[in-house]
Amino acid sequence: MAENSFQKIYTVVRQIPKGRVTTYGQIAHLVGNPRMSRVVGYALHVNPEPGVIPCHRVVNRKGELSGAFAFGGLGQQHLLLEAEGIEFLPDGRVDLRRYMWYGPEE
DNA sequence: TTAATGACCTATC
DNA sequence: CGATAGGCCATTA
Repeated sequence: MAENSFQKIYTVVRQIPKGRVTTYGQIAHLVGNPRMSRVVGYALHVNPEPGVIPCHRVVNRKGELSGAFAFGGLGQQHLLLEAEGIEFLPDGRVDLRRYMWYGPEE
C-alpha cells in the first residue's frame, strides 16, 4: 500500500514521549529515509487521525511549529506543549536542546 | 505516465 | 546574520 510511508510516519510521531518534541528530519531518519522530511510534513498535513497523532510535538529545524496546524491553530499548539511541561523561548520557539526527542531510545 | 505541489533541510551569497 | 536557491522524496491531479 502506498500509505506505508505515511503509516510509518504516524507510528513514529505517535511514539513521541509526552513533554518532548522532534523535528521532521529526525522523524524521517527514524522512519528510515532521512530525506523524507518533506513527506513527513505532508503526512502530518493530511493528518487523517487528529487527536491520535500529536502533530503539535513535531517542529521544524528551528524549533518552530508549522504555520498550518491541523489541530486548531498555534494557540492550541502552545497550550498543548505547555500542558506537557515544555517552555517556550521569547522567540516563540521550543528549546530543542532540551526537548528534542532523538528516538525511542530515550 | 508526466507534471506540479509541499507542515522540510542544507548550502551559498 | 538574513535572504535566496536548489535538492530530495512521496502524494495528488
